[in-house]
Amino acid sequence: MSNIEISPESRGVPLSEQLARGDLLAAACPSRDVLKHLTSRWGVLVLIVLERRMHRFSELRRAVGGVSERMLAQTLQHLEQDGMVARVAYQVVPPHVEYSLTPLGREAAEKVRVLADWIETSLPRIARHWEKRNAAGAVEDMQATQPL
Amino acid sequence: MSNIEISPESRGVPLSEQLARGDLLAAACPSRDVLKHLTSRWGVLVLIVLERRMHRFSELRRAVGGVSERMLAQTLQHLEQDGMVARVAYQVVPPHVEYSLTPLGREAAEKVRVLADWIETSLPRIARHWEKRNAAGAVEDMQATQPL
DNA sequence: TACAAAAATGTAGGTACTTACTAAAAATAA
DNA sequence: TTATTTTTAGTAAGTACCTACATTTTTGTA
Repeated sequence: MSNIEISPESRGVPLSEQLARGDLLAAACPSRDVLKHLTSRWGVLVLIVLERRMHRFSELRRAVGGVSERMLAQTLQHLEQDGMVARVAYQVVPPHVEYSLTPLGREAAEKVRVLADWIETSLPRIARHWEKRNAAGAVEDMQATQPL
Repeated sequence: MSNIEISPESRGVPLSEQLARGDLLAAACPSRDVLKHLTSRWGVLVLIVLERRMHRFSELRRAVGGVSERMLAQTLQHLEQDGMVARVAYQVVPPHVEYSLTPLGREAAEKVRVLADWIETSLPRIARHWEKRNAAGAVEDMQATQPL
């Protein structure tokens, strides 16, 4: 928390109002938690799917390939706590719960989707490097030019 | 790998040339690995720091708060294998290794930095939701309007 | 009288991530 | 001679993540 400045005149002001811009390079900054939630294995995919439209829990589970119920529920809780996802549960049996993005979540999802899109379209270029790894071995390192 | 189409006339063509656009929502797509590397706990921060300029190993370690040597080395290896990071080792004692971004890595870093910047500037808005979590409890769920 | 439905929750167990610590190498400074 | 420097590999140990399975609820259906 050493990255957050708290001025003397901020007494009485809610903690949220005091928070300065986060600094991800500082180990103790709370923004690290947000980054963790947004870039988690399933967080990224959930944001992308929810950006398209509202989903029910099991719809979401089908849309995101390979996610377990446990992890999906946990991921959604994190995103909800960060104000990214809105959860609306209808008190009926069987349960009916709808998940959608908040305005905040929509901003985040856009950034995440840009990255995801880039990965998907760049995959061929990236995959080209995977083969090199095996072919390497000989001239791996450069010769020393000057001993620093 | 069911998301990758291989046409009959692609025999003999290197695997990298055959790779179609990735699909992150498919559980078996190799793009999932790239996403994992780029959005890993330290991968994001390394990309952001390297986007500014080339760094030596220990410079990088100091710049990225909280990373251990082990994890930094591992993260750099992953990014190097994906063609994001260029590693130049001078054969001197003590060792001197320089890490920088490839053109591919620079593209990825830009996307990642946009997300990171958004998180840092949005932290106050996000933090506002963290307090709600405790204050909740009463009217958590909506009343059923229609039983589906 | 079972059984299925939807969304979680709880637990046990395994896997993967992380850290801390040790080791290496050769030249230079003390 | 000993300590220091820089980067990385290796190991053991701890922690966190993740999956699989069982459980819950109540209405409607076979």
